[in-house]
Amino acid sequence: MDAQLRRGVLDVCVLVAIKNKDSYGYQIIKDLKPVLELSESTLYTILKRLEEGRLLIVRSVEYEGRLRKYYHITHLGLKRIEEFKDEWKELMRIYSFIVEESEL
Amino acid sequence: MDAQLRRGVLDVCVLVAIKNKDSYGYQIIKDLKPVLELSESTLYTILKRLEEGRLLIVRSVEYEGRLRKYYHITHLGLKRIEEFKDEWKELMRIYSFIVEESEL
DNA sequence: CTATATACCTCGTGATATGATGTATTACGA
DNA sequence: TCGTAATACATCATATCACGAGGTATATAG
Repeated sequence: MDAQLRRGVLDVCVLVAIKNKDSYGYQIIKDLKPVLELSESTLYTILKRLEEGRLLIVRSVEYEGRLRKYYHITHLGLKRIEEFKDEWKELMRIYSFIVEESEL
Repeated sequence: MDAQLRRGVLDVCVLVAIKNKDSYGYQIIKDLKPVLELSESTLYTILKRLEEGRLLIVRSVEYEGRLRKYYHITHLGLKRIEEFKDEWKELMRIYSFIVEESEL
């Protein structure tokens, strides 16, 4: 898929991946794989940005000798998901324009 | 609207704007205004990129003492529009995921 | 003992949209 | 006629971003 198109949904996909249960980097990648493949470097960049924007908070947990950083969505993160749905409506308008105009 | 989401449709909107009749920068902005606002600097950047990618070709015309650069879509440009429609299907799958997961 | 899976991280790069700014001409109202 | 808005192009600097490459470390299975 086009790189630009991807960018618009990456953040929200990650937020959705942790919405119903706290999760950690490696797990998020596995969970999202069927719907969206993303590399570790991409994910950790996104997680950091979301953390800085207070869309999620982090909690470090020791698990079988390995470090795990669990991410928990905040109300700001939830708000972002809802905003995305509104923005999608606007995007649908643009998409309709594209389809209608391109099929004249 | 979110900047990232915009990016995914900018190029294609410009292509659609010139698909049925050759057009020039200033006119494209006016034509797209109802569906998508974009500044001159943004548009000219896009036009340049599309030209470099051979998605459109340019023809300069003198009109009432002012220069006008008319843009004409190529078969590559038309192909891009069709590709976009396919990518949109994939994006819809992702959107469905977001909506379903976020409403659990 | 070696390879794979798990789990994190950083750095550099290339691509991108946008505001600010600049150059010219034409049209029009005060 | 003076100034301002509209027309029409362009460039530059900046900030943001996704991603590949590469790095560290442990547990486990073969």
